Amino acid sequence: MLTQKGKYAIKALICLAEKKSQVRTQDIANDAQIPKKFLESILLELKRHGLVTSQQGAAGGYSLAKSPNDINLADLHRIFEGPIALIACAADRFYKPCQDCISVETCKLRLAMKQVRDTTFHALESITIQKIIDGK
Amino acid sequence: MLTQKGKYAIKALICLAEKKSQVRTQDIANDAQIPKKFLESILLELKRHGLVTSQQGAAGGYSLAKSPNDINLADLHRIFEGPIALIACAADRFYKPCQDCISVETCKLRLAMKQVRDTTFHALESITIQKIIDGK
DNA sequence: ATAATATTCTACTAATTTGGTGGAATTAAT
DNA sequence: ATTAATTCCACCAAATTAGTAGAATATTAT
Repeated sequence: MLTQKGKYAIKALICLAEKKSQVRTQDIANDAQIPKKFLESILLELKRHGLVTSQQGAAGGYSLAKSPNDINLADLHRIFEGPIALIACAADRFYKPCQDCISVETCKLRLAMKQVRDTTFHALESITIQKIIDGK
Repeated sequence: MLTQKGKYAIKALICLAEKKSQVRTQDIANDAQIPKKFLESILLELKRHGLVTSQQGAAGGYSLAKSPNDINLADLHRIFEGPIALIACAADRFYKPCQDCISVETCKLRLAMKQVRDTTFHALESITIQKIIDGK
């Protein structure tokens, strides 16, 4: 399951994509029903990852840094939820050998988990913010 | 990502499937490198869900209650990790309407998430304990 | 019977993660 | 200079995770 943070991030991006102009945090918060302070930290994280840009000061706000066609759920999952794989040794970007699997034997699990990861990854990658808005 | 509990459950089931006889908790713990006390609670949960049977007392232990061909990762995911869907309103067995999505508008998200769920579900369902052991 | 050994049950705990909040500092427009 | 916005930093309560401890119960072997 997604964390609230991850879910809020998607909703915030949908909101930003729908209004095409710059939007204030407060307006996104109202629109998408997200606690403002919490949303701030989410937008900051989206900015750090280059998905949105911001302008400070009065008349400031956030806007998308890329086309909603170029923001997909796989990227968002990695930012807010971590690895797409179910175990670390089956991950691509977050790969880590598992310390509790001593034998190669046991890591037949890895093979199976890699399949799940690949399938889930493609499903997530194929869904963009724009597709969500369009109802596909 | 899987919890340790979920990962241990899979490893314990693999262990039980490999030795075809009844196995003591202690032996599974040694084999699969799982803290014994923690493993106990996992086996109990597997028993409650009808995946293993147990015999008490001396010469007791656990054994599989079904063929390793009939235990798949989707079932295990639901037992130890909860819903397969990324948001509750896109789940099948764990369905819950989301309270923070007021408009149907916003629940275009649900449509997208349902696709991801279905894809992931089929990937998980297709993988059984036996397939993991056989390396597919 | 009783000792030994195994599962079962109840309860507790430390560490981490999640879902926030508060407030000060900074930046920019009027 | 004032106002209104983002940014930054630090904190916090509740929930979850990953176990542990110990007693109770069931079964076998002696």
